[in-house]
Amino acid sequence: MDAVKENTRQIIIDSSIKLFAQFGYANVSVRDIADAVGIKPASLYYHFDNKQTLYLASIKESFSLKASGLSEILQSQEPAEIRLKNYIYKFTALASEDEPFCRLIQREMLDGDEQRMQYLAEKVFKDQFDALDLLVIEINPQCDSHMSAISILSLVLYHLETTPIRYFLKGHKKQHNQAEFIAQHVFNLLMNGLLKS
Amino acid sequence: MDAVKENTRQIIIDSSIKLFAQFGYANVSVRDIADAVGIKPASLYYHFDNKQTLYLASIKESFSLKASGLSEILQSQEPAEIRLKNYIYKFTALASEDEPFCRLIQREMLDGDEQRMQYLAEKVFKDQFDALDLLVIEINPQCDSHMSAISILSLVLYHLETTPIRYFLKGHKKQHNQAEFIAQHVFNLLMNGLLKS
DNA sequence: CAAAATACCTAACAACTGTTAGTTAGGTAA
DNA sequence: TTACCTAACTAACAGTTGTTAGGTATTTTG
Repeated sequence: MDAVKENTRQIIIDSSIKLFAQFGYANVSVRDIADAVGIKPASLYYHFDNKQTLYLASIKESFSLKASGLSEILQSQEPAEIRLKNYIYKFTALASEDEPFCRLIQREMLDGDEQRMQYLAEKVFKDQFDALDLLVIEINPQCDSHMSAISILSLVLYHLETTPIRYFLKGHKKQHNQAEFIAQHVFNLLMNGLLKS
Repeated sequence: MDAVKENTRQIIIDSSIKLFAQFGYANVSVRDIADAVGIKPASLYYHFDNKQTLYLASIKESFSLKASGLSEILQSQEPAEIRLKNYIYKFTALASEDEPFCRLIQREMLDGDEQRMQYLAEKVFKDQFDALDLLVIEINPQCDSHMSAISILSLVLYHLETTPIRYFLKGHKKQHNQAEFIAQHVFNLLMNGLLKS
């Protein structure tokens, strides 16, 4: 039955996403994935040509699921600053909910070759980045929108990525790990800089 | 002679830093390192107990070299905002010059266990982070200094880390990869937010 | 019902992994 | 000369890796 085929294939991909995100490509063996799925290693090769192909299918799957609700926010009829605020809150929430996705992106940044970077940029980030770029221009036509857009993303993502180490750094509080708190801080910083709070 | 011993050991560590930073722990074999050094794999075990130990020695070495000139800047007699500006420019320059260092930190963020996070936080980042925290408080006593300090670091590091992908994103220019340009953007954002430029 | 396709299996392969045992050449101290 | 230390070596180990060939139930199709 097709449902069964699709089902197993999907379970393999879902398991792979989690494993690759957690441990990285080289640290996950074909046997690990097979164990997680509950089949034998050789059976994976019925569904995928090889490990590399399975990995690429996994990141494509993981990345294609994103970028859903965010475009609406960026293109709504609200004033620019409200749209930015909504975007930051929503993006922070989405990113904090999907740790495997964030980790996969980090890993791709480190280990992805030029071709994969291009894929990521054009197929995953393009629409969102372009819309964010336009929004930044709307807020301040004078600024370097490319740099500003990167800055916005960096603020959100880095606070999330540094969660495990911030715990050991001065002044850490529990609330610093909450998505809403991070979003609030980032939006305030973008609006006022460091000087007001 | 001691000089010879220290020399080989140092060459091993230097080679390891580059390889581990570039490819990651699991993707670098003991034979790769030996080849890079110009000795046989077994000879590595005269200088280090095992691969893990060599890796730890490499990151300690790489991390201990930093944090030199930065403390002076943070503790100088200049006004707070000037100190922040100087710090951002210097930090951006240092980070952009030492790519292996940046990559090792990224990898540790992803794969380091709690113990290594603690080591990183307390032995590598502590002094700098605390000083930066104090500087932020000086600039604005009202703000959440922990979050703000992370934000400052995130802005600098993320612009550097995203270099390979920003190339494919809208509005990219060559100058966006230059340390001084990044520092200027970050400092301006921190002072004025997005609104002024 | 027979044939074919599906989705799994067992068993094994060659290559590579970290690591160890044992050896050797050269320098140093008694 | 003898004994020891240093810093490298050769050769091999046991385990893991990605992958393949060939077999086997179950389901679908002609």
